[in-house]
Amino acid sequence: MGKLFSINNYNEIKEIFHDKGLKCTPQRQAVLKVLQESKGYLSISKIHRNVKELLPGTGLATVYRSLETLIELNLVVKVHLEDGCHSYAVAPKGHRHPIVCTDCNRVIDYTECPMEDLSKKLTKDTGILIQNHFLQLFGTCKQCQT
Amino acid sequence: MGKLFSINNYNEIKEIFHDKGLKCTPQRQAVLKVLQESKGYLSISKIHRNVKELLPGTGLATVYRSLETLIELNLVVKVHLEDGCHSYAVAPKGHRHPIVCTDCNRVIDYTECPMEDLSKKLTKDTGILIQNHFLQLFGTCKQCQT
DNA sequence: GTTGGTGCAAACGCTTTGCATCCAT
DNA sequence: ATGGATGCAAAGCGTTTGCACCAAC
Repeated sequence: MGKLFSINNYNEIKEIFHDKGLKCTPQRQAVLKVLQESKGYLSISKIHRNVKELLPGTGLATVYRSLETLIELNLVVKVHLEDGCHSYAVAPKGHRHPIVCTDCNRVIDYTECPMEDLSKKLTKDTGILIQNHFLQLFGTCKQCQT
Repeated sequence: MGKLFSINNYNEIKEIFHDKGLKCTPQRQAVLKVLQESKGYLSISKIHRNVKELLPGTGLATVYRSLETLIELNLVVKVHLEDGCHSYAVAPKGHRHPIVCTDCNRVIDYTECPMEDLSKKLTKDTGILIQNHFLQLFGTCKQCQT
């Protein structure tokens, strides 16, 4: 099947798949497209619902498997929300931190990482070699601050 | 049943329960004691295993319900680990951030919060009113840096 | 004695897996 | 043509719930 969806950088994406010996299937394209068109992070069920609009027969298991693949290819990121549920979004360029609006559930990415400075300070203070961090911010976005 | 376990601040804890009309049961005490004696965050199954050593008949459902209660009383905190699983620890005094050693799984609490300064800056930059944040650090502790 | 808590087992929801079929390569 | 990907349904797993009994108050 050909270029079903007008996903961003179609040829580039196709190559990312092929470089790893993976197939660029319509289902994977659809999952990626749904995330590309979303303003924020989406839950599995929302992704599945939206994917089915593009590709009616798509099964839930395929959505799970596609997301796993897309994460492996660094095209998609997964976040842990406060209640322990997961959501997904297209991987941002570079290192960013999502700010989740607790009212409308939109996500704004914050590009400045306070950890860059902090990591060094922390290693000096505690002796712990900081390898990774998970920072998630929750707040109320402009529109929701009626 | 009386003071079964030598949990820290037994009378204080008992009062916290009673103030909310909750009972200070041996099971709840056991869950709290297990967490108090742990150096780091524990998974549900580890907590259950340890609790059963103190109180053999304890059911898994009770561990879940006890943790829920203890969180509600701010005696215990829940963290989301990288793989989406949950772990629990006694609530630290004040505002702290846990640093999880990816080798030995111990947790060191970091008392300085970089968010205090950042929140203001962020609100000014983006207009988003930061209400809450979740920061978790991963690294290698001194002992594991062989 | 009353009321909330417990233990057990069943139910639940999200996620993963097995397998036959399909299709991107 | 061939091996990876899909769809379906079943299994798996962590968590929650219903209910009869129990124990803290």
